[in-house]
Amino acid sequence: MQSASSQITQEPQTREIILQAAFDEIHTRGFQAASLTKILSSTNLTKGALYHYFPTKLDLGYAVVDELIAQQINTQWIEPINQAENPITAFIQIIIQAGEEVCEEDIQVGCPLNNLAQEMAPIDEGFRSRVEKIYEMWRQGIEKAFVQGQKNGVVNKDINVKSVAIMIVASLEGCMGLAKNAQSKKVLYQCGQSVMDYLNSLRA
Amino acid sequence: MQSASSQITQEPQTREIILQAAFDEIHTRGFQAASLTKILSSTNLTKGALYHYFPTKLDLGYAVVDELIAQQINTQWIEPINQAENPITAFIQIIIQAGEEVCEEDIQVGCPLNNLAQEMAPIDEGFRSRVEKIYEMWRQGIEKAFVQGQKNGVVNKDINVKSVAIMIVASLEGCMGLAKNAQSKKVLYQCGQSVMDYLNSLRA
DNA sequence: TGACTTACATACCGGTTGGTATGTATAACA
DNA sequence: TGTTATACATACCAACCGGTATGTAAGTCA
Repeated sequence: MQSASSQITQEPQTREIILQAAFDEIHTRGFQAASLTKILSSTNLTKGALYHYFPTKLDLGYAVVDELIAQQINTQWIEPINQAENPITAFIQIIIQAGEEVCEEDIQVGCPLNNLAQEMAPIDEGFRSRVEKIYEMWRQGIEKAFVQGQKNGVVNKDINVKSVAIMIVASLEGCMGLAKNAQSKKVLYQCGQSVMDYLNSLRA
Repeated sequence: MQSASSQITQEPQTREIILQAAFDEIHTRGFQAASLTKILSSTNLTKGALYHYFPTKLDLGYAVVDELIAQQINTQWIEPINQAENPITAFIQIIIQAGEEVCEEDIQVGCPLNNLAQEMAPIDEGFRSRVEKIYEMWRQGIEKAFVQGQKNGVVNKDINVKSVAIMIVASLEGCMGLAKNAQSKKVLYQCGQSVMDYLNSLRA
């Protein structure tokens, strides 16, 4: 029991500390510019620990996408609308809540998924396919919720659900991207308002 | 006359060759990962030539934004709608034409402006402000055209022109970003269709 | 014609990178 | 208790980076 609890609290922590530190560094600097030395210096660990858990820098980056970013998107953007009765109302609720919780630093570093997509898609197939898997999950989550919404009579039946799902993700990522470069909450809110207007236009 | 023509054809060419090669490398690899050695190896020039025209790598990157990217955005996206009678019709025309002209490689590398925005905004103010200047020019071009469209009675007078201008740019960049990671013309077209639907919803 | 500037080429430098080889303390196990 | 595996730390390496110092051929000009 004691050895089990010490294992649970000690063994996986090191790996997760490295993973989280890598996420932070990659989030602000990008994967290619992220320095393993800097990642480790933000922890109390060394390269021995890193290469014990991850064979290469690339594998560390892949783990960040598979384990951290995928879960983040799922928790914040997909689960809430799949459980809701009206996906449009739920989506708008998520956007409003995200707008309330966002801080200046969040705006500056932008969406970690979009960052990696734009940086790595043309130069590494491993990153691209992993990011694409998350985008597909996201779009399919929206499609599923909107089809159900059409059945429930709350979503316009004339819309092309596939195109609309892509458009919603695109406009969200586009908004965050513009706000990131503008470093402006105002830009984020103005754009978010138009996204919500667009969502409202899809009601039955 | 002869010396003037040789100056025109020879002197500025070297600088522009470097600039164009830098644009290509930065476009696919990103600024930070772009190697000066690789940029030069794609030309027949050396570091002596590069550092004769550009004091640092950063200045080379700034010149790419100021001289190449700004003009590109202006020519393709801003001028056509400012000259048009109906900005919505003109905008849709641009999107259709861009869709016809785009090749697989264009999709893979994405929009150079968005690429630099997402990569450099959090880590270099010089890039961020230069990119922001272009985005502001773009948004103001759309605003101006849409206000004129409202006066002409072809654009809905109830819309918030500022928010809509941001949303249009955001959804376009978002579309290209998604298509880039999906490496899919189909995704680009599906999303583009929703953008055009959105534009049509703004008519008077 | 001689002095000076421009427009590059060549060779090199210190610093940083991802990665590795080796060492070691601790825990698990036979 | 001795052996082995785990979980790291330390020290080091070749490769590559942006940048610079120096050299040189060609033009400009007095």
